[in-house]
Amino acid sequence: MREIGKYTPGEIESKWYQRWLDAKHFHAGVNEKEPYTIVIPPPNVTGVLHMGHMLNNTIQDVLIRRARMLGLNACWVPGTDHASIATEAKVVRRLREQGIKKSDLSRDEFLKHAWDWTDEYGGKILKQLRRIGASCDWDRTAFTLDEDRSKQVIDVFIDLHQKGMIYRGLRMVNWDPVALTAVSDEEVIHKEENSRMYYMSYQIEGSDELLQVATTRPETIFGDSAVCVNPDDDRYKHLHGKRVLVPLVGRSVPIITDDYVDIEFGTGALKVTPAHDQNDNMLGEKHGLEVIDIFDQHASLNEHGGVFSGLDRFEARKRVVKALEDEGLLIETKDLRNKVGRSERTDAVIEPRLSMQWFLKMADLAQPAIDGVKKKDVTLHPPHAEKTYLHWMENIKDWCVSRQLWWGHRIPAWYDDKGGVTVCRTKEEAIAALGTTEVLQDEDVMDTWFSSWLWPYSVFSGNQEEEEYFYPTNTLVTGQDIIFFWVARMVMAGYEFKGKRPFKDVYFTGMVRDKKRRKMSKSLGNSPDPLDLIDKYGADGVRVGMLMTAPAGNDLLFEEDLCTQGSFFANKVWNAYRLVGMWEAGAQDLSKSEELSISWMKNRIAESLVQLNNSFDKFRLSEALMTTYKLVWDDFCSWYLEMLKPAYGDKISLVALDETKAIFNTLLEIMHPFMPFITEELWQSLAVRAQDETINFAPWPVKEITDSQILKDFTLFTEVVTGIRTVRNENGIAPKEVLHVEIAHGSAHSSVFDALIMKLANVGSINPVNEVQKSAFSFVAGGVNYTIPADAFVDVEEEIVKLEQELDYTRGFLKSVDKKLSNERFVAGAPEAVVASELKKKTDAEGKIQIITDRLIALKES
RNA sequence: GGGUUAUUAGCUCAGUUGGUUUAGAGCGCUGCCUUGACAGGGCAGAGGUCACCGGUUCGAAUCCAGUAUAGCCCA
Repeated sequence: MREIGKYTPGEIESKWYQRWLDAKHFHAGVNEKEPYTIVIPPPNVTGVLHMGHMLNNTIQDVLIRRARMLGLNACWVPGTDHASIATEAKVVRRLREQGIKKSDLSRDEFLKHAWDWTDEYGGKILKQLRRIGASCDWDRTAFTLDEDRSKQVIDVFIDLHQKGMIYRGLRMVNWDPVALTAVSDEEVIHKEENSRMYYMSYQIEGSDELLQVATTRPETIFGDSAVCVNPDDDRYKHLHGKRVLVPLVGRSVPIITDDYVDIEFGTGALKVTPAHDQNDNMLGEKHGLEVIDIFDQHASLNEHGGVFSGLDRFEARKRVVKALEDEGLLIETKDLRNKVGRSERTDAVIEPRLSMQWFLKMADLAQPAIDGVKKKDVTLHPPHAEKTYLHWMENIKDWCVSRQLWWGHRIPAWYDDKGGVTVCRTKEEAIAALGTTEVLQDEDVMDTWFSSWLWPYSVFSGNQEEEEYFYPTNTLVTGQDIIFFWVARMVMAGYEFKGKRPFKDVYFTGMVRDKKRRKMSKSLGNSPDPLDLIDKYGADGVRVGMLMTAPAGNDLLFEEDLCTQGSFFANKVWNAYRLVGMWEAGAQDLSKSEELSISWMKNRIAESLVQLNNSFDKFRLSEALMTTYKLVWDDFCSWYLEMLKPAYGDKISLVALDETKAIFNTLLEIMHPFMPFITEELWQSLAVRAQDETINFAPWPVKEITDSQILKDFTLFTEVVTGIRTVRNENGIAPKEVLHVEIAHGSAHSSVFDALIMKLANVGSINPVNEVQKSAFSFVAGGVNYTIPADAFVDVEEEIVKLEQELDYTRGFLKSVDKKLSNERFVAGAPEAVVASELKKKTDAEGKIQIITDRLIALKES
């Protein structure tokens, strides 16, 4: 056993991670062992590590490390995502800082800049992951936009197109006028905001009558092609079939009727702008209305805006309202809270816009993915995530897969000058297919998720042997927020392209929030930098801190104190090692107490392992960690080591020392998935290891409970020790003061643990006596009355009060037990074991009452 | 508006398909402990009518219905 100094996490962490890398411990190739595979949720290639990554990747590492110890061929595939919108936005911003506009660059020039950026900053986040101890197979690092992945993405697009599942269509999309691209429904964040409802007058054509129409978007009047009322609305029945003139524009549009309109909302008359609102578009199609697109790609008014053309939509709103006021057409304005959709990436207000896009039909893809989850071919944890998943899947809409960006996989569609279009891999094929001499490729790229949905198998680069071995993967660990974006789509892709699920289990993590339940984010400034935390508390400490409070699927309220607790735990383990290291072995035989302690500890470990394995199997990681924490801190450090600790100057028996080292060894292995660094350091120090030996591959401990009686007896023993300590504490008797314990002759007390009780509670003797002393403290444990004579300290009156309180409690308890037992239907209806346990409670309580009563009588006599 | 999940000690959460002492843990809190593993520690203790109201049952924190509050997802 090597001597160690103070605990300095930073040193041991960098040392061991480098050695693990050099020895390629984390690389997994195809072999005869059973594989256990996890693919990382690829972070944005230009991103930096945040608390969400910290949580997510710690969990993956715990799972993969335990799998490795279980003897599985553990493979954790790392990689990054090209994140079209986010990355392109960053590149555009950087170019702008250098005075370069994207519009001045050719596509190729722009992509050159983007790749430069990626090469420069890309993968930084993967380096950061090493700091937390992530045991990824770095040789397999993949990127969604690299050559291997790109080929597969293009193949899939073409394949789906050939199957008739990809089509091009004019659809109302969520237009981001800052990023200049359509975004998916999932990328729009709807939030309540303060806005206004404007009440305007529309004149009935051929009459002086005015119709009031309310809207939140007066600037869209240029696109009005009808006013709609509810057919049952009595106020407007006389207007059915008439027409109105749009204010400022003077255009005549029909009044239509549809029960879509809510009579109660606004004035009950709705202006219909089919080009700029999802619902209006639906009405427009139903009633055959004209579609007037009044905005350009920046959401500024185009030529339909008349004198306002060229104005941004919000500026236009102000000017239109002013103009309406000037003409006396604005009746009133009311404040209102309504939901506004904003782009997740740019925060711009989303403008519904008709646009030519590529879509993927989802209905057929969804069915196998629905069945797979229902059959538990794919199991979601926690289980309630299933409902969310199924609800979305069963109401799935077609997926708009094109994005008006350059950074990404360019859509393999080609156009000739006569409106012909073909989907194929190369320009040559396109020319041949279209029978022309010149074609142009589609300018758009695919949605990033269109590459990440292939991730569970695309990471194997089409290598058949590897794919067959590692796919389907075992566990996916990801945030609940991307259940639709990513998880559901991977399940669909897995069944569609591989005919197999992509993974067996999905472990959803919650969101990392601060104490006030706010999501941790850069903009709020409430998120600590995980690397700073690691510098401060050590990676093991931060890992423990994170997982301590992270039940599956629930949000995690993070505070730095948790890392403190984690690092204290590491420090505790470290010092336990130092203690054992200081012990000197003597030539004496194993003592009875040593033997008892060792036997109990081994059985206790076996008992904990049952719980622990169960928690792991159910993905209850914080529960598993807590079991480990208590086993090590409470059972091992607080009980076992204190029981075995030789008195000052004494020696421990050699056998006991060796057994203790073996126990320590086992505990380190149990802790290893949670705390990889400190356990490797201590494990290596504990014994002489072979050159290439590592705790990374130590077999996960398998221990049998050999003596379950000792576990019960031990509980009783702790009750006696605690009882004596409580007497000290409650009565101000110093720990140094030696106490003596008396028990009645013939009581149920077992003397097996006497020596240990004497050691841990500083007791001089435990004697059976014929008559216990009156001037004494007492407590009941295991049906035995323990008395502690202490003339100098005992206040008889106080003792009587305490005993009477306890008597009251016990009588109350007995009463509730008796109530059950006297109920015939309980005795007849409840399982035998339950009745038996109630009967035992009754006997125990009666025994205790007897003891206390006797004691009270004795005290009162004195 | 629709869906979904919650509500248990000061805080964060367990409570495994209704029964294991009239509810547990970690942190925090209170008191005591100054010498060699660790004060980053030790010992002990206090704290909850399990949101509310009904119902089912021999028995409910646990099952059912309703109410209130909160969160998340979707429109």
